[in-house]
Amino acid sequence: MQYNNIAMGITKTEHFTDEQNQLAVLAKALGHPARIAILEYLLKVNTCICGDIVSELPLAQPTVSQHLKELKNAGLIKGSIEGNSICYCINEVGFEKIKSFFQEITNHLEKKKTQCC
Amino acid sequence: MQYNNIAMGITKTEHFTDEQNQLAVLAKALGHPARIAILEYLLKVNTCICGDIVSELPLAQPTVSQHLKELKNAGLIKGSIEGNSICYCINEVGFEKIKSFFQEITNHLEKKKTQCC
DNA sequence: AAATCATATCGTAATATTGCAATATAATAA
DNA sequence: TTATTATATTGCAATATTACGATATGATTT
Repeated sequence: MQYNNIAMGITKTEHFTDEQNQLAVLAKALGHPARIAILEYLLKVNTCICGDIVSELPLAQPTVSQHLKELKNAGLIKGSIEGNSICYCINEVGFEKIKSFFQEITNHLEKKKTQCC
Repeated sequence: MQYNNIAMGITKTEHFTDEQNQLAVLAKALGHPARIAILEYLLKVNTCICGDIVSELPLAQPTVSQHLKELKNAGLIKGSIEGNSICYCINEVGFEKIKSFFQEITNHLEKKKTQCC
């Protein structure tokens, strides 16, 4: 079978709205247990350095570093240089976006209590 | 380089809690613009069949079918047979789980207003 | 029964993600 | 200056995801 004119495996982001794509990026960043664990840890300790997370999680340092990068790119955490280490913490901006999406859904669902399937 | 004893590319779910894994599954299901679009459409029309979504989205029928399957597996939508078509709608159970996760985060963040980075 | 309609599944190609060893970088300490 | 410490980047292997044509399945209609 040939798919010469179709880029397989690539998400067709251009067909969706910016908001849909943004939400998907945020959700995708949350779509890994290690990243959920990192966020939960950050919520608990408020602030920490990468090394703390490496000792907390059963993953190698490069792997943790990569997950941190993805969370940062998605806008879910922030990092600032502090001496020779980097201080990470939750970025409230990203969470506000997701939260408002779920708020809308919840509002919608509460309005129509009509059972469907 | 050799990684004979390491399953590369595979998420190490066994090292995380059930709750962390469950949340990740839900978030991952939301991590694609097409699936966001499907959910938004379902919220708008309350109930619809697969064919409606195929005409709505710029994706082929098997692709939509696959996305619907993932949303269903994650517990975000429900489907019930209705004649020779299938009626899909939002599954509130899944959304409740995600919503409570974000509620917890929001509560946490509001308590400690200490600036970190 | 045969045709039609709606959806799912299979097979496959292409890209993305996950994970870690090795290495690079950059700041601090000796 | 030379360790040492902390994090990021590179490179690569393995698995996962995305997308769709072809086809199967299963109900409805003719």
